[in-house]
Order: sequence, then structure tokens, then C-alpha cells
Amino acid sequence: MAYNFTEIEKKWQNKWYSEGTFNAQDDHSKEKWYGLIEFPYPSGQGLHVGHPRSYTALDIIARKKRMQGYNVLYPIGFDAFGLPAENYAIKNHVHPKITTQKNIAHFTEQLKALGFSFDWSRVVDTTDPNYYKWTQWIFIQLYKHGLAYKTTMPINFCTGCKVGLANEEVVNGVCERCGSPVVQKEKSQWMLKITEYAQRLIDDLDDVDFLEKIKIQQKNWIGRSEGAEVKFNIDGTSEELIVYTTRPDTLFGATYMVVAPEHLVMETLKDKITNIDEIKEYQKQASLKSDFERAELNKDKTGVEIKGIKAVNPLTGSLIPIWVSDYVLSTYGTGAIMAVPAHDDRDYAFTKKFNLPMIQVIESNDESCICNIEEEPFTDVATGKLINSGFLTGLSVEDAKKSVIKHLEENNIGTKKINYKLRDWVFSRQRYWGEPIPMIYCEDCGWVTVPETELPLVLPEIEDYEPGENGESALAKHTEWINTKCPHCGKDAKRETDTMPQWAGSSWYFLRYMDPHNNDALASKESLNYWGPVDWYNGGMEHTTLHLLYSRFWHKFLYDIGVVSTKEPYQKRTSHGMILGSNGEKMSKSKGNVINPDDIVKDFGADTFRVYEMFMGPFDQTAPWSMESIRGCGKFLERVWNMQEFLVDGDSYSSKFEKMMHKAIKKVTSDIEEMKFNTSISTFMTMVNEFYKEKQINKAEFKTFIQLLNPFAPHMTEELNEFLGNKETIANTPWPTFEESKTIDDEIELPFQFNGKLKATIIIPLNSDEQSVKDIVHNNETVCGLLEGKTIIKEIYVKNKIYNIVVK
RNA sequence: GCUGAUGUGGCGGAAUUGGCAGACGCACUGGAUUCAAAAUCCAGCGGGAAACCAUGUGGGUUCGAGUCCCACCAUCAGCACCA
Repeated sequence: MAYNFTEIEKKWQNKWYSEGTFNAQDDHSKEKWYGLIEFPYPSGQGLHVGHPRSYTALDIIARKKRMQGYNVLYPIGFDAFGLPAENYAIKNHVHPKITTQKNIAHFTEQLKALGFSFDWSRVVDTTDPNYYKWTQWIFIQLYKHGLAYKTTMPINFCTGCKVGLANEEVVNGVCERCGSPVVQKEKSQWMLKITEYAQRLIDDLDDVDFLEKIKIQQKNWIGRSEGAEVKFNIDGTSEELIVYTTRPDTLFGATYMVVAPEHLVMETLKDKITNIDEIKEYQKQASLKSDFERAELNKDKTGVEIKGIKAVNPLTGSLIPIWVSDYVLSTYGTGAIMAVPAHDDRDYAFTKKFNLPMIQVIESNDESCICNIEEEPFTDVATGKLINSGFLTGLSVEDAKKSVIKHLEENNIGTKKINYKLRDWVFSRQRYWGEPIPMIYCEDCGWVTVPETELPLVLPEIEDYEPGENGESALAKHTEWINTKCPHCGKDAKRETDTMPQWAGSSWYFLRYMDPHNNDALASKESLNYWGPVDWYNGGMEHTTLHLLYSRFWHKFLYDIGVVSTKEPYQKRTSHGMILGSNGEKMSKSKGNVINPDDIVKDFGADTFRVYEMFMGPFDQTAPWSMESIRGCGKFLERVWNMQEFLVDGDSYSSKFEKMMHKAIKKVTSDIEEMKFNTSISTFMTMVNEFYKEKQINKAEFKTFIQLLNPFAPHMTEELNEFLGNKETIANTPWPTFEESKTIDDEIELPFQFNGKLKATIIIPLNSDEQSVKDIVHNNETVCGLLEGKTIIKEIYVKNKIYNIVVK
């Protein structure tokens, strides 16, 4: 009897989704489990085969948790604001709202065809005013707490299209669409003070269960460093240059200084600078370069000495030159550095190019080190010892740091300082398809928030989505929308025309799932307390820095103002590997290696698709697609289906299969928890092979088998469950349990080694003591043969593992 | 350049974390079934005649190394001078 997956899968999907089989229950007395996947952006291309990898993995875990008795929340939604919909609208004159609705409908259909156990009654759509009402509400709270502010920031500006561009749209310094050069244009933008949370974003990682590489990446991104700020006086003036350094111990070796091209000192002291024209020219060149070009062209260092002024080394009192160079960034530290060429790679390269002086102040403790600073800088902190450094001479690097900071602070020439690479979050977009920022500008009152009672501030439906003049948002053209009254004083005022970035809606969506239809709050206090935090969040590594950090930041803020009750939003975070094309390259239209999930479902069925994606390799690693392998997974499921043919009665496991059943339950239960889905599936395959060998499986064994397999292949197992005469849906049956004692074999095959090389295996009872094994070994024929004429030096027995004889 | 990951049969990958390398699947080969083919079922499948040799390469530790240590090579991903 052939398995008709098309018909059977449809049958169960209709039943599940019409009856709400997987909807989370409102019963807050039960123990909860909240599993989360990153909600998709509903692109016009439809679902990618990469999406189901993550969704199936957590679907398996969610289904198992349900069977284990948890009240499970496994929701789905759509992150639907964003550039592609807007660009499509500009090109084809279809409102983004329409394409978004269409794409969401298509995604929904595709997701349902894969049989995920999502709670479809809680779907969230970030473009729905009932949703973004609360995104706007959070922004207002951030503003009220001083965490949102306006400042001038450069944007990428296309000189052809006259619009602001995302980094992604700038390719090799030119606009992706029209090819015109992209320049940096200063614009007043809304910013969020994520830097205020930098330390807490590091510290609280200790309390959560994220993959170690994810924690490392978050920490590196935040980039905390400890060092000192040091004041250098500029000779003959009352001005000073303040630098940040992580190596204050090398201060005696500072032979010159470098400032960023944007540094103000060149403006302040322009009258004293003798080569001001040359400096101005260098600044001009630097400003023309985009960030991209600076990065590209930085292989070779450039710079100009600022003549006419000199700085004073605060410890040695010697006069040192000041240079300007774009290898120093205005956005990090103070925009000025002290250069210690003997002990820093970049300063060293700059020194070699411009032939500047160098003083060695650290040498190695390690006698064997042939360290010659004429050939390369010495940067090893661990073995370093101070030389040529006055009161620091002889100290280790660590001690010298402490000592010099103490000296700097006592003499008021510097302080200890902690710096972060993390920068504040640029929150404005000059775009139409995003949440309007709920702010009003009044000539008299300044920036005023839209009253909370007037939320949502609905995005007006317009026809012309093209950005306005000078890179303004398309909204800037709609004076009827912009012009309003100041909520404070009632005078004429104007609305903010920038919109929020796509990151906004995705920074809190997991909270909305807890209570998605609430009109009075982003979610009720009660549901937030019950469902929070997310127990397990899986997503791509590409989101471990920005999205993960932004949403942790918002959550911490919401914690501070009493909205949520936990410091961290996600208890556990894992990530999945990418699915590549069958040629081992990233799937892309241009390479012609894209696999369409619809075709796979049509040809093989959803269960085969799911099993294949879980079987293809370790979950957290990239894996290439293979049409041959997926066929094998289909064959496996056919074999499962055909086991009906040799089904016999039986209320308990037969003695032949009892051990196998208990072992399998144990293995699959722990494998799922560890995301080792591929080895679970090979366990299933081995079991099927065993049943085929005996041409027999009894009802008890079959029941357990399909329960274990159900999270992986839910449709076929439901059908088989019905075939077994069970009325209740398998998803509501309790997860099989095992007895530890029945997973252990009484006898084991002990490997026997001779000088560390395997020579035989011997059957012994489990947990045999050394003497009894020794007796068996020495009576073994093979062993006796090997021992002939040899002297035994040593015998090693590791219980249940190995027996090794070393001879001469 | 820096950081992180990976490297095991023809291919995707297992290996209780230092104890029988190659589970399971794909591909391939042979057999059964069939008028025939497909499908299905059964068997074989790292190399070598064998002793033995094999987990990117070269060393090391150990009774014993895919697993630990040192050096190197290759591939992939991310970052871009972070003082």
C-alpha cells in the first residue's frame, strides 16, 4: 500500500489548524515552555529552504515538550517592514501594504504545508498598527528616560537618486541601483543610547545559556577595554590633547602623536600651524572617502605632520611632533592617540613609512626571544619588562600599568578609563515603509512626544513612495500629515518624517506573542510574568551581534521601567548552519542553485523534507543540499509506512526488542535536547532495519516508535496512530519513558589490545573485575599465541572499556 | 592582516568525549523477484595478496590519540587600522 503523502498531509494539517491543536493554553498553572524562532521577512521570493531548518528543529523540541506535559508556546509572525517592499513599490507602483499582505499570505500557506506546530492564533505582523502602536510606545518611553536623542550623523547619500542608502545598497562606493557615487551627508538623526547599557550587556551574559561562540561574539562587538586617558600639553599654548590608550605603561616610549582628520585641534590652533593649507587639503581628501574607501585604501598609511605646534610628553617633558592621519578614527576613544612605534603594529608601520623616531621601553623576560625592534615591534604583554622608563623601569607590564595610572591621577595628568567599541544606535531612516517616529517639533517647546492616547501614529497611505528632496523620507512631501499642533502649547508644529529601522519591530516581538491581542498594553503583566523569558531562541549567526544585542537592550530597558520581570529576554540561544546549494556554494538566483521548498513538498512530501533537513548534517554547521540524499529519507519513511504489513499484537515490548526500545527512547530523548537530530534519525533507521530483519513489530513497539518519530515526521505518524486504532491525536500522548536498567547490556564485547594494537575482542559479563577478565584473557587462544616467547611488562584493564597487554 | 570555525571512504557524515575508526544514509556492485524494466527485498562496499597502512601535514605526550599539546597547510565565515 503506497503512502499518499499529498492527501494524508493535507488531512492532518486541516485537522490541526482548524482545531487549534497546538495553540498555547491560557492555563497558567501548568509549567510553561516558550520556544522561539526568528520570524521571517516575507519577501516576494517566498520561503527559502534555510527557513525550515531552524523551524523544524524547534518544532521537534516543541512537540516533544508538549508530549512531556508542558504548556508550550511556539509562535510565528512576520517582520514585514523593510527596504525590498519599498523598492518594489517605487518600481512597480504597488503599495507596500498590498505586496506585504500578499507575501504574508503566501508564506502562511507554505509554512502550513510543512506542518509546523505553530500557534496560528497569535500571529504578529510588525506593520499592523495595533502592533506598532507599542513599538512607538516603547520609543516614547526611551525618550522620556533620556535614552533617545537627536544628533548629526553622516548617512550614505546617492548623488544620482538623491536618497539616503543603507550600507547594503552601497557597492564598491557607488549606488547599487544607479551606479552614481555615494557621498557622506550630514543629517540630524534620532539615536538610542545603547552604550549606557554596555556593561550590563556584557555582565548579564553570565546568567544565560547561550552558545559560547555567541557570547564571545557579543562581547567582542561591545569591545570593552581598560586603559587610561592622558593629557598632553601643547607647547606654548594653553591647549591640550587628550588621548586614550590601553598601554599607559608605554608612555615613556611615546615619540609623537596622531589625531584624526576630524579632530578640532587643527581648527583651534589654526593660527599657529604653519602648513595649514596642506592640512586642510588632507582633511578634504579624507572627508571625500567613504568608510568603505578608507577601509579599502588603508593598506598604505597616509598622513601629514602638523607643523608649528608640538606636544609635551607629560612624563619625560620632551617635545614631540603631532601628525594627522586617517588611521586614527574620530569615533573611537578621543580621536587622538599617542604613538608608541616600538610596541604597536600600526604605529610601527606609520613610523617606518615616515621615518619617525622610536624608543624601546619594553624588553622580553624570555631569554630565548631574539626580539629586535629594528625588525618588528615588540607587543607581547605577558613576558614584557619595562626599560628606559624612569620610575617604571624593571616593572612587569601589569605592574607598570597600575603604577603609571596612580602617578597620572596623583599629578592630575590622566585617569583610568574604560572604553567600549559599541556605538549608539542610529534609529532614523529616511524611508517610507517603517514605523513613523512619534515625535513633533514645536518652535517654542522643542521636541515633544505624540501623546500616548493618540497612538498608534498611523503611517499615512500615500501614492508617491520615492524619497523626498535631499534624502528626506517620502513623508516629507505630505504637508497635510506633517503639519499638526504642538501637544504642549497648541501652536503650529511639525511631525518627524523619519521612520524607524527594521530592527525596531523585531526588538520586542517575542513579548507580543505572549498576549498578541491586548489593546491596553504591549502584553498583560500576568502573561509577561508567566511566559517570560523565552526558554529557547534559535536563529542565524548573522543576527548574533545586531538583532540580539538590540533586543537585549530594549528588554533591559523594559525591565528597568517595570514592564517585564526578567533582566534577560532569552534564557538560551542556539544557532543553525546555512544550507548551501548542491555545488557547495551559497544559494543564489545568479548561480542557479536555488531550491524551492514548494517543489520539494510536492515531490517528496513535508515529512521527507523535514527528516532530510534534520538528517543532512550537524545542525549548527553548514550543509550542502543533495537531491539523492533526500530520496533516501523518503525511502526510510516508506519503510516505516510498510511496517504495517508485519504488525502483530502485543501490549508490551517483545523480549527481542525490549533493550533496543529502551535504548532508543533514551537516545532520542537526549539527542533532541542537544539538537543532535541527525543521530536520532540514524537511530530510527537502525530500528527499522532490525524490524525488517525479523519481519515483525508488535503494537506496543510500533506505538512507541511512532511517538518518538512524531516530532520529526508528524503527518505520517498521526496516520499510523489512527491505523493502530488510537482515537487521540498522537501529539497529545505522553512522551515514551525508559528504564535505565533496560538500556544496559549484560554482556559486552571487550576490545583486547597487544602493545596498543587491537588484536581481538572477547565477550565478558558487564562490570567484570580485573582478575576474572585476566583469567579469560590468558586462556584465550589468540592471546596465548601472541604471548609465546614474550615477556609481559604491563597489563592494563579499564573496566568495560579495554584490556591491553604490553610486552617485550 | 585579525578573529572564529572546519578538515575522517567516491559523497553527506558517526564515534559514549582518551579506549574496536568509518554507525546511519547516498552512490556503486552482486543476488532474489519480474516476460522485462522501475520499485521492493537480501548481501557486499577505506586501501592492501598479506603483515599491515589509514581521520589535512610534521612532531610530541600516552599502554592506547580522530579526540590532548606544539608547529604548519588548506577551506569557509565574519570584521576592517578600536590606540
